[in-house]
Amino acid sequence: MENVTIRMLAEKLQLSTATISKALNNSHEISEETRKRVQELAKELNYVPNPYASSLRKKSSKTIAVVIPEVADSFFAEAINGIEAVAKEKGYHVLIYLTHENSQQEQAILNDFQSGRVDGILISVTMETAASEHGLAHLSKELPIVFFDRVCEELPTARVTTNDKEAAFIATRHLIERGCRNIGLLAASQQLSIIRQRISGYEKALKEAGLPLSPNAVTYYTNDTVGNYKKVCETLRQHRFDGIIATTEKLATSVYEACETLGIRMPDELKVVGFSNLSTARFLQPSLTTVAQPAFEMGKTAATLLFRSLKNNHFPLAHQQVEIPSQLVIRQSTAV
Amino acid sequence: MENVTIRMLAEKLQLSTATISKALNNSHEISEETRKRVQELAKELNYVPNPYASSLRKKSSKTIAVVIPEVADSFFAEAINGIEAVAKEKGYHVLIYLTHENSQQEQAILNDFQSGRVDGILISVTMETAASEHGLAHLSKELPIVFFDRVCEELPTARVTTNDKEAAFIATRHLIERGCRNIGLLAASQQLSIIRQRISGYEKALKEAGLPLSPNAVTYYTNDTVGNYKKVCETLRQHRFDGIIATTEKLATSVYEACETLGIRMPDELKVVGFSNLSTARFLQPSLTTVAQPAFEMGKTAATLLFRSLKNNHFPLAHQQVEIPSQLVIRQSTAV
DNA sequence: CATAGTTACTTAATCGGTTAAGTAAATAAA
DNA sequence: TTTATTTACTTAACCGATTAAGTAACTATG
Repeated sequence: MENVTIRMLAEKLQLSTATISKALNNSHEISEETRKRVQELAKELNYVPNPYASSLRKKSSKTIAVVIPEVADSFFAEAINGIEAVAKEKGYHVLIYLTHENSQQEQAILNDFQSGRVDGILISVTMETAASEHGLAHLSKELPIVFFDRVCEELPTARVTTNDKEAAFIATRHLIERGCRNIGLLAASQQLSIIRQRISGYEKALKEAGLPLSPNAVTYYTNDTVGNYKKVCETLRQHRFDGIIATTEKLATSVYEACETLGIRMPDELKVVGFSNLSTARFLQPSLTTVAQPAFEMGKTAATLLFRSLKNNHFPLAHQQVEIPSQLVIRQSTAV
Repeated sequence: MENVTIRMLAEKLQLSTATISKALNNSHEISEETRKRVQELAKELNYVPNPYASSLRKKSSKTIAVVIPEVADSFFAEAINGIEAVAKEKGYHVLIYLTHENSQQEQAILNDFQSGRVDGILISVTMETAASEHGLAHLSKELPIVFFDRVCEELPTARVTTNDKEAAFIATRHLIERGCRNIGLLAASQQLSIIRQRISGYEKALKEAGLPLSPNAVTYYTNDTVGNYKKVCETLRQHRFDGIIATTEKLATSVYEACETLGIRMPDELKVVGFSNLSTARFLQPSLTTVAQPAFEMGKTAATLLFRSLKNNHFPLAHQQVEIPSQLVIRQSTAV
């Protein structure tokens, strides 16, 4: 069975393809009667317009790209959820690209977008991404781009983040209030601005409490899960921290694993706060005090900004810097 | 700056667009020298072919669709991971569609694929989906479709599942071995064949052990998280089970929540096995005995089958019924 | 009544590639 | 030497929609 095309409808109704197209798009040039006839036949034959034909002609694809490091992370999964909700509402399609924290892969993906494959981009960059080396700057002149969570601060375009600095500040202060005096921070990457923000909030809290900032209290991690785990073990063994801020979900999990291995008792010997959206945080042993990021909301907001810019070319994307607050959810991992 | 097109390359090199196209596609009709010149200029100008133009002409989009109920579920997130790995390798693009367990939304999404938007479909159907009412049967004649996990057994096309019946059998037997005599099963939906399989494995284990199959030991749930939680509470209160099989990740989590609320002690009063890919299962309180499904592998396998069929039209998709075994990971939630 | 405007269409160009068919020149075969 | 074949291109049609420009019939305006 051939696909139903506009031409087939035109032949059946003895009209031109132009008329069919206009009738389907509710053009005022077409009489009420003809429009009805066309739309009824279209429905009857289950006509679905060829998206590639219309994208080619209209130079718009009704498709956006979501570029993220991974999916198997509650934050990104929830963010996709939020993005998809808005996209569906606006009749847009969502292409997903995973960078696996590799900035070269990211680069290759972004390069493909030169082609006009997508109308806009939502991106959370890799841990390796340095804005300078990046084609992002160039691409952002051609296409609307909205950063969410892992942003490039250098680029003048929309950003949706959470209050990373303040959240880390509050989390650190919470640990201090719970008696911690030697607090370590597990940082995902030096490159990421959100991590730098979190570190800065952490440092501010230490300073305010008059606590020293010991030289190796902040440790950095990569994309290598096994390596990270080993490094967490090493860090915990060497430093004898009484408090830990884990800046990613995976690092928080690694702390549980490391404590099990090293026989460190949470929360008695070590209190932990994790930046995490794990739905199971409250059922962990001990339940995990989290900085719960508004992942769904962030995805939704980022998508909304993007669509606003797609609808209105003059929408000042570059001036959109939305910050949605996280919430510290206190549980047993920081109990006294 | 205008997008670089094949025509621009043609003008710069004083060649026809046909030559450019062939040179870029390494056609043997083009001399080595010309091909090099073309490819070098293309690289220099960062030419990226317009995917919509070539899709329109070639009637193939190098794009596949992944249709799933949700992303914020470890199983689906990992499955996407596996799918994406294969798609990236093959140079395909991945469109993600969420049905939110709503078969009408699913239907609408599938209907769109009549247009040739995608070359193939990977789908895990909603809890509501009944194969009969479904356009899937019709669509599967036009496009290669591979089911993964939540399959429609009625349709003659490829299916990738795990050994649901056997896994449930083993899980149930495990509970019996651990002393359970009154085991309940929390089922996601009557419609889903994988759930029917799991129920059947569960019943088989009961039968083999000579245990009665009490009438309301199997309870059914919907998409309503809050409603489900209430129903789990109700079920646990009424039946005084000593063992539970939770057939989805969310239901497993609900059991933890319900136990907390009702003051039921796991594993002493209630032993629990969950079908789940939660990375945190081992850190839960108590750690959760799981039927760990090979989510990544299933995604990868499903995608591989799809691409095989895309490459070779004669590949007998309908005869591909792959089963990848799950593993029972025994933890504290079923300890004696 | 002549002209302008509106209505409801059609014709044809276009988007940017791909590809069947055509061609001129060079090379090989008869 | 003539014909056939190969090489390396070009021309033009095509994919299926959208849309600028054109047109015939009818209506309104001065």
